[in-house]
Amino acid sequence: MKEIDSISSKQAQMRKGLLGYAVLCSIKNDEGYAATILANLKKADLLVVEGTLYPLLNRFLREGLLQYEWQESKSGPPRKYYALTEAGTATLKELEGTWKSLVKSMSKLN
Amino acid sequence: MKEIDSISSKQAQMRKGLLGYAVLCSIKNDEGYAATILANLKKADLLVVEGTLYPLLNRFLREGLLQYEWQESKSGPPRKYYALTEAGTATLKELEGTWKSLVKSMSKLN
DNA sequence: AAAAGCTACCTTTTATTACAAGGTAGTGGG
DNA sequence: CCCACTACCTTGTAATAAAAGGTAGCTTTT
Repeated sequence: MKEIDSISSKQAQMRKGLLGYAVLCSIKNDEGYAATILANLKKADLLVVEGTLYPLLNRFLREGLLQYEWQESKSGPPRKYYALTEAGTATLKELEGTWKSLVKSMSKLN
Repeated sequence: MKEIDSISSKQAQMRKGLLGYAVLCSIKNDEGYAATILANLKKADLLVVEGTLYPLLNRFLREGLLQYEWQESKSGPPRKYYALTEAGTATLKELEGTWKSLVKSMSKLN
């Protein structure tokens, strides 16, 4: 009952933060702004609300995983369009591995 | 952006509470006491520590999902051996479904 | 039979997460 | 020019997990 190896600690992070993984996935496949991301997650039956998404996006920006640029809209205020940075792409790749291994872990329990 | 259907809300519960699902799985397949459960989770590469497990077990007891009986040990204090109640078995079955659907959701995101 | 040490149980404190709710501001239509 | 809508963001609250610390029974050792 002592050392915490890095794999397990990443899985711990994955347990929480599943949503973050989902958000990064969505942005990878479909760059867009907040409403787009919410729609993608909803399509996948993952319910997320604005109050959850915005803090998450801003955290990822601070961490350098995402970048954005303003784009004008034909029907309303301008939008922040998000894209993965290089670091974001790398992190996402890691998270994919972690997710797979978490699924595997759960299947070991039957 | 209004109603939260019960499926999505269960998935929200699943995101958190993944650990709870794992613990119930472990008990289903191998009734035992705290150390047994920790060992099973570790075997599946899910790291959990005592300070996380005990509150969880006690919550499940309060919720009527688990029951326990004291058993003497040859080498130390008596142990609480846990088993699923009927309600626990039913809940676990539900959680299995929710887990599968969560995995499916994640796969939809690619 | 007293001390030391282990095993087992449990609680308290702290950080993080997700959500609900509320708030600001730019844009276009009437 | 005002209203409604869209889009962004913040604040406050509840739950979760982890770290750390604490109590007590049982065995072994002396």
